[in-house]
Amino acid sequence: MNENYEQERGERLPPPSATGLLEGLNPEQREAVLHDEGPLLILAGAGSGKTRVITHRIAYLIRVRGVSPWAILAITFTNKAAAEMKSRIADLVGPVTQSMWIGTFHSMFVRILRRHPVETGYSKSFAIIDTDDQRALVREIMRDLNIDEKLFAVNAVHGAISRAKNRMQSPAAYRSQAGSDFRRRQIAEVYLRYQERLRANDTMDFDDILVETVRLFEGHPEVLAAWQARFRYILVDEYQDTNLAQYRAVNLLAALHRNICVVGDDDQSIYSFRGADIRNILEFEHDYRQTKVIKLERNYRSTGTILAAANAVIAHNGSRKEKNLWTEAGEGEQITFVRAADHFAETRFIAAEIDRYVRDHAGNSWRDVAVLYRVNALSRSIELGLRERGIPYRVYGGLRFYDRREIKDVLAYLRLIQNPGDDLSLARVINVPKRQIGLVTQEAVRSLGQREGLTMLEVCRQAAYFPELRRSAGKLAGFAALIDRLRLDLAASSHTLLEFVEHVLDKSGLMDEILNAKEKNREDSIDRVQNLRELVSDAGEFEDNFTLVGEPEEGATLEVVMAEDGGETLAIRLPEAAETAAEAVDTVAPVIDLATLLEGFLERATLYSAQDLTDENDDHVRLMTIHAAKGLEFPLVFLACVEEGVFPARQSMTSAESLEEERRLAYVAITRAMQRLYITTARTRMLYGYQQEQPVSMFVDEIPKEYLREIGGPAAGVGPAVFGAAGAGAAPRRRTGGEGRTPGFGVSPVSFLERRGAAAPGRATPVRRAVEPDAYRVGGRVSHPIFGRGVIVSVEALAGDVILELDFGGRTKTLLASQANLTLLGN
DNA sequence: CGGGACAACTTTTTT
DNA sequence: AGTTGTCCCG
Repeated sequence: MNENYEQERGERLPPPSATGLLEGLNPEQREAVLHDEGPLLILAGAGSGKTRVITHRIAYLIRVRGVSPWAILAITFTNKAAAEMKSRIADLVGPVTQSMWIGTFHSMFVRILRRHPVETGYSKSFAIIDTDDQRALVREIMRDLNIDEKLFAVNAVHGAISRAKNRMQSPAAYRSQAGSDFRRRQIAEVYLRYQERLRANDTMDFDDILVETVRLFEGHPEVLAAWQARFRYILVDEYQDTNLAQYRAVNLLAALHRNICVVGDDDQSIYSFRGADIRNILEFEHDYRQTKVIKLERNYRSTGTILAAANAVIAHNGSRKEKNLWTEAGEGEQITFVRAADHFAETRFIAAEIDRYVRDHAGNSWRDVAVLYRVNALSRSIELGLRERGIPYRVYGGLRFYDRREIKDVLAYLRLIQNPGDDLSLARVINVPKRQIGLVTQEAVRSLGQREGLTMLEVCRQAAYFPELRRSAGKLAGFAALIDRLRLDLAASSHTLLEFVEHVLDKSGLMDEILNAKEKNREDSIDRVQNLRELVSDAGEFEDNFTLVGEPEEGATLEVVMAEDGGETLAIRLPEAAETAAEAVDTVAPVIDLATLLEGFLERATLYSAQDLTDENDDHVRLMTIHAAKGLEFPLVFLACVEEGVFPARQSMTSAESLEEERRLAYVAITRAMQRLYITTARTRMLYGYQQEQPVSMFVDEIPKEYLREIGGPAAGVGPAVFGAAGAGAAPRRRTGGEGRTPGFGVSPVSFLERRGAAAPGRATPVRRAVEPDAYRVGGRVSHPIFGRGVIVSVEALAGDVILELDFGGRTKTLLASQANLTLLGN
């Protein structure tokens, strides 16, 4: 959506001409487009026209320099970004774009890996598991090893394994590095088995896709050489978010031609939790001598005020490349900072403002608006007000479509049908719907399989021959027969993909089970049926958009790429045996049958998130995390729940590095806004099941006052709450009246900031004091839950916080105002 | 073996 | 608060 706006502003370029590619570009942008050969680092600040530069550069390479699109590799982080880039390049150079490799690290590397089954040791149709399945597998292994899940959280173990992989550390290396550390030794054990299980199952997780690619390149020079030769120009977007494996793979690929162009912004590095290493971009110049560095600092997106605020916040970070965004746009409006009484008031306020923005101004639409927040869990509290007012909205992220249970069940069936060796999928569905095959039996099947070196499906088939399985033999054989039947149907290729998915839903009994759900689950089952229907039509859409791209060359070989409109999907049928690596790179026999379609469909289901599949043109307000908003822009942005502990997240406040990353996140958030930005907070919020007092985020304090206009009065505790006197209650549908309206676009009436009528009762929570230096005076009296009543001896403001020296009846304590649970006592 | 009641934990962010 | 996992009983 970000770039749509640019296009709508009429910047889509006129038809091909070399010079046309430079029109409307500023000098730095031109320089980047025209850069010839050799390493290029583009430091692209937020809203500096980055995508435009990349697309024009690629178009320039193709049209002016005559580079074959086939020799260009462009890597992005999300499928959506890839689709966007592809379509914009297509606008510039036409359909030849389709033979260009544009995609995410994961999808491009899968494509490569599938072509080298011999070298990787995986088959060409290895399965890919998502995060959920990874966790499930880790949990299972931990149970096998009798590791207490209370001592070792599954998430933490999984995280440690994932990070080890991203550091390119093998299980053995991890173990030897663990030394005598019990915890790490245990993790090493899980890691080892985890990897074995994946291998045995011909399955990769997200991390393996990257790691195995590096291993393929490093272990097979001839393979690497072939790909190096092919990709004369490599372009990596969001380079600041690459991790070690991605870094290595890219640099290996680029080593021959050294035409590597990386684009990024160290201030927007927000993925260190998944191994991204900001040093990759900071040290690019070091890695490549004679790197051409171009800084894009002119911002075309936001008002001067918004930019100034963003610059001020990010300036608090230490390690960064100095840059300063500027704009020729006017100052624009002040940023509105809102201190609402509680999350209800907050969401109502947001809803009212959105309502006014759209309904009172012709030409504004819902889709101009985004509400951003730190964590997905907050989306629900924000939805409230929007729903109340009937504002159309959509929550992005969160539970992805493909993560829904019923969807995963169907996909597991499809995976198992496609690959009978997929024990993980088998385990998921063997008793779904209920077939009276319990955990004991399942476990027996699994261990027999391991002992005999058979797939679990094979064990089921042969159940009658295993005395241990006698009791359930019939059921197991029945299940095997079902799968085998479906496999034959797949091989017969007599269905369309859509029909086949329906067929599986029917024969597996999944649909029946849901339809027969008990009365009380009625609503739920309607939802689930709808989801399944959606999956079926998704399959239909997938095959409809599936087109054969590229022309067969003389001599029989041809690359078959199934390009799906917008995004890109790869279902590639390989020649039976490619003789040489180079041949595997270049030659692919075109065979499109049902199995191939299914393979592509399944891969997309894992590699594509819900966001990639949503319709950009729908007219609704967008609710999403800041992470999800990266790369997007909106005329009107609400940054919600900007409270200490939420944003910055409490977990991030322990180290300087993670706090800096949070600040970069704040920077990303602020710079999404084009014309108007609201920062909203609630004084109290329900978190972890408790009503908590919420201090204002430190990031708000880092924005110079002159850019802010505050609604909601000073923080609670300093005086009587400014709002909340008039008993407005829940006043749902009241339209924002004229009061308080300023010309243009004013502040909404106070009523939306009121605490809901009856919310007050209940015991008064001790006030966790915000960073409000003025509230503390020497001699002032406070109460502390442990130390009791005390007197302030000294006050020292420091870095947005306040250090207090307190005298509790003779005992002197030094406390941080933001940390200590102090209540100010009046007089 | 399946279902229901109860307990515990959650909170970073995603390919 | 809400969900997810565990335990116990039929």
